Amino acid sequence: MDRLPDAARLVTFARVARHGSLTSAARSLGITTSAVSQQMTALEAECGVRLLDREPRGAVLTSAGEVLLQRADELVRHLDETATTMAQLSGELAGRVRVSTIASGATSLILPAARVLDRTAPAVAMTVSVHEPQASLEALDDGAVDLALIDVYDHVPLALPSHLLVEEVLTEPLVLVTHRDADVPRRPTLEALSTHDWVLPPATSACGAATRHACRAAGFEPRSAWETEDLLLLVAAVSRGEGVALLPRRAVADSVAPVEIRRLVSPVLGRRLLLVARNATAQRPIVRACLDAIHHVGRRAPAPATA
Amino acid sequence: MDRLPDAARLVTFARVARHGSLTSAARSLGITTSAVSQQMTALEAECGVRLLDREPRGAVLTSAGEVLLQRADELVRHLDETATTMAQLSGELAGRVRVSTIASGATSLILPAARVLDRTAPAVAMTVSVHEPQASLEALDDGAVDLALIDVYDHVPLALPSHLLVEEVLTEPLVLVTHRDADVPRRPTLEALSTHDWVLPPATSACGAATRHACRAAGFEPRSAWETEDLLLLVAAVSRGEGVALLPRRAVADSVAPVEIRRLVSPVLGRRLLLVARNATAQRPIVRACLDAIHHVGRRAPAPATA
DNA sequence: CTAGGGTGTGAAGCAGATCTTAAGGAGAAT
DNA sequence: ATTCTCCTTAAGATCTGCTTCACACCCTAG
Repeated sequence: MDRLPDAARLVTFARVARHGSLTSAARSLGITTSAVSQQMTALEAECGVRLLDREPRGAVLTSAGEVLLQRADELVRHLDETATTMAQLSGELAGRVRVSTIASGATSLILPAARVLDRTAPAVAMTVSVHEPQASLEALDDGAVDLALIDVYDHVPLALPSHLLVEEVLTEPLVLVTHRDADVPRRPTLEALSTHDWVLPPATSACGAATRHACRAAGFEPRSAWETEDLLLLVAAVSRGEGVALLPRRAVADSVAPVEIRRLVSPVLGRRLLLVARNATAQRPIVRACLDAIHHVGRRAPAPATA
Repeated sequence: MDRLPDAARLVTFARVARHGSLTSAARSLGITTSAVSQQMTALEAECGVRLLDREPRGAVLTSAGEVLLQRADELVRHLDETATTMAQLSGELAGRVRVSTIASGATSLILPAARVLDRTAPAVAMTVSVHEPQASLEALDDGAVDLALIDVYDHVPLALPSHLLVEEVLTEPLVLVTHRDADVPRRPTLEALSTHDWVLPPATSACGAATRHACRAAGFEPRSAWETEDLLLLVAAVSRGEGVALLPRRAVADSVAPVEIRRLVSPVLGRRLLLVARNATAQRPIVRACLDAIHHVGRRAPAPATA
């Protein structure tokens, strides 16, 4: 071992390990599988040991690979932090911040925050993409994104690894959304709705899971009349009297279809909107500026009125 | 900052910082000054700040440079350790270990150790270069060498930075070397030699410094008849009766010229032979094998007889 | 069983990054 | 002034590492 090992190869290796296949890692790096394969071959030659077992479903680490992965992960973290240090050196507030957000956060928080940013840091621009929380977190880990706005529903757990910095923007209640003339008490409990038809987000979505969990806790399985992940369609269905729904307050705000919105007396349910960044990058000046702008909007956002 | 920073440039930057000039760093890296200059320009562009002030005597860090240096040094250390991890993965005992040694250690320790190594790890080869301790330590820091055998004389301090691993091989006395028929007591003290002529290594050498220090402590300044760093010449001069000398036991062993060797009754002086390696590399299997071989020789080396 | 999806490898050629060469400037030492 | 050291810059050479393309393998589905 005459020279220092090639850092780029180690970074790629860490990516391969996390993605579980050369192909997937290559996609996330924006290069060809072949390039990744060649890098791994070179790395294995450098080590004198096989690091990956090529299996039909992908590549899994050998025990030697596990050992090296530890160091490779540290290296990635260190380089990421170094990039932050470098960004702090000039302190200049200019550049692009890539943020991934849930749809309902985009309208109520990100868009207004972009306007705030135009005032406070005009040279900072946001590149926004809309994803589900899980996908946002992966994009964060891939370095494809600097910031993620996600939501977490009560009783629907979501793993947040410790290398991520999490800041709560706001908490909002889940409200009952019904047809205008629906036969629903003024101050409803969930139990009172056990016989109604429901319009549900899919069980795989956090909101759908939260609704089902709450209903079961209240002693019934919600009778599904409609199931869709399209929020507009969902509210439209409720508006036509197809059933009732349990949704975060802010998510309904944008809808055009006329519906009735009521606060549940019991149980009290909510979701939290969280800003997430890698620890290593959160202190970059332009990232910090974005975080602050979003928090600013979150703090002064008037909770929409509820009947 | 879209991608991770370029590790190679950071490594070069650390080297420049330590050497104090692009030219010197370039030499130690085996590339042109121009290449280093271009790398530093690119790194500064990446940071958006000047990292080095170019001054006529070399390059000195700006305050931003100081900040980045910290991270760059960590990076170098990490990569060095990673190289060790990689070497341990295969565990194979094969390759070249570059060792830098003082001349007197080469014959009495390194050469025999090479023979031991032929038995215990035949695929491991040593590349030996002979340097003064200070130069050896710098070669170690530059990664030009994996192992250094140096000596440290009593009362002649030598700075050993904490990132270096130090292992003592042996301690040996400084002995009085005289002409065969010299008028010297059988069991001499240093004070008794204040009126003799001396054959001295240069004051800049550790041995010369040690001799002078000891004489002054005994209350006299040694009268210098000959001054040379050439050990063979030095012993020859003593052999011809030009004066007496104080030398490490092992250093005289090789000489052909006939001399008398006496142990000083007082003061008791000695030097220690130390093996030094970077912490990050000491655990590489082949480096460890060399260390062990040298220790092995050191332990069973019969101290040469003294009259 | 073949087709089609996924995986990963490897040779060939190309492109861009990085190095060398060469020329030049600026300050310090002689 | 001359010469030395240190650094920069432009231009061209070199080389590493990427893409392309062809192929091999395994699994699953028809």
